[in-house]
Amino acid sequence: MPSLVYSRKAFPREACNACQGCETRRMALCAALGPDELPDLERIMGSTRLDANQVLFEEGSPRRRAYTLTSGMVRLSLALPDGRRQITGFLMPGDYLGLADDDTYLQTAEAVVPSTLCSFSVAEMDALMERHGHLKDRLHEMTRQALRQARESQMILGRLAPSEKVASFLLVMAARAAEHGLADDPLHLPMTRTDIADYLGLTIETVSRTFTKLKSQGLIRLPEPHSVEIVDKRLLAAVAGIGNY
Amino acid sequence: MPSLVYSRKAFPREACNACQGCETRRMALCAALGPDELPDLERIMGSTRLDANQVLFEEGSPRRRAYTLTSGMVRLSLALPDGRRQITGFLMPGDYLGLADDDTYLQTAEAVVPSTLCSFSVAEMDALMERHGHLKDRLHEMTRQALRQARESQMILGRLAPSEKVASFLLVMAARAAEHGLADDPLHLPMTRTDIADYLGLTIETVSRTFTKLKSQGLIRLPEPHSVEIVDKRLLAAVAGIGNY
DNA sequence: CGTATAATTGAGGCGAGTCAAATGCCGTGG
DNA sequence: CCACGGCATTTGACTCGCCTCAATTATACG
Repeated sequence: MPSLVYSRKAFPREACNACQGCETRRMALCAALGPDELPDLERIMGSTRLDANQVLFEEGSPRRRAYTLTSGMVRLSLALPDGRRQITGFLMPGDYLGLADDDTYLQTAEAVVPSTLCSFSVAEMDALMERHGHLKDRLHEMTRQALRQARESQMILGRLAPSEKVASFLLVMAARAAEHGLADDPLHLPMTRTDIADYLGLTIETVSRTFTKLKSQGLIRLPEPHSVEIVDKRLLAAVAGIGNY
Repeated sequence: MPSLVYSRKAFPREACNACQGCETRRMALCAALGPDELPDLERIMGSTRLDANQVLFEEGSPRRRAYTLTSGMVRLSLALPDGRRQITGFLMPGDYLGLADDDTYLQTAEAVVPSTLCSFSVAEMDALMERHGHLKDRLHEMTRQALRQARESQMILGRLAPSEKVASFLLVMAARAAEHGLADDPLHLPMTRTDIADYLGLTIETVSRTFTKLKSQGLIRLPEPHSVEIVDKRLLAAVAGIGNY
């Protein structure tokens, strides 16, 4: 159950403002800035640390800050009054929080594992983007990328069978881990089965049974619940019902 | 079955270049341009007419032109090798085609009913956007709006029961019709049951049965298959499982 | 009026969800 | 070091509802 403790501590800027040498910069919004422009960003930048399951912001609350995830993983979710939940995406280092939101957050953001983020006042970031057109362009491109992911997700949610959903989930996560230069053998899945279920529109039991089935078919190995070794990517893609990925 | 006949005729520019008096301009990309800037747009603008079910472009084909829908309705869809289909959205006048696509179209676009569109060469539109920053901003805002819709769709596909799906679909379509200043009583739904099913992740039989059920519950009336009168919006929202919309 | 397509309705099976229990995994505290 | 408690995961049994298959009705078009 997500902790509601808002004890996120802002720590000294020095701890994180080495944008020059920042590993995740190439994936992030700030990739649009040259070395000479980085100080402009660092000037308005803060840092945030989140414990596992800590809430960063909640659906419906006023939006004052935007974020870039620098380490860890964040889940974005929508909730229904009766408690049902849809996770719309898992964010990885470099991803931006606040692509679609306007004056209020439209989704809830929670850390999956301990995470760190750069944070910006929305007003100051808007002003900075007016001064650096490349930033605006980069944000637009990231929004387009998010839209492509959401469309793919619509297909997965609406038209794939449970095994196909889980198989494509594994392939997508593996591809994204590779993009981020993370070791993907075995693939580390930090989120819980409940998270995966709420992302794929299934129940945790169905997710668990599907993992077991894929394992018994020899397509994956499960050394531990959060580690998945993809044995046969080709066959897994066939199960996913798609040639892509 | 969608016609594959590519007989879309470009007709004289005069027929559609009265951008000044264009009804759908306020909804469209070109709302960002002042009266003095419109000629710049008209100079690179073409027109396209589509018959019902005619394909405008197909998933995977090279992308050379972008479009703004000016009348009618277009469906965007993704397909699986085995023929399964997910409709990601229904476009209404003012909507832009090509928000997320790059050098190839990622989705298939087909007319639901006879439709007209303004068309632009991607290269020329890109150039125009460099000259008019407001255009770029407007396109970004439209991309953000599309992302919000896609997120809502993820929730609907992943976590709502069939009756809830159909109920929210009706409410969303009614709200969008109202935005566009279209009469929404009775609400006209030009798309087929198959389209609705492929949009909501259901079968046509389930969609049809759900309509019948909502009718027998007195929440809607169905004077004809493509006309829906929402009798009790409050109750329908309750069925949708949500307070919003 | 006749045909083709769309929509509705019906009957039945299967599979994902529900409910329930068991197992495994950690971290805490005795 | 071990016992305990909480939580995540797995597994089992069963139900119900959506999908499948099929037939009928309605609608549009020639």
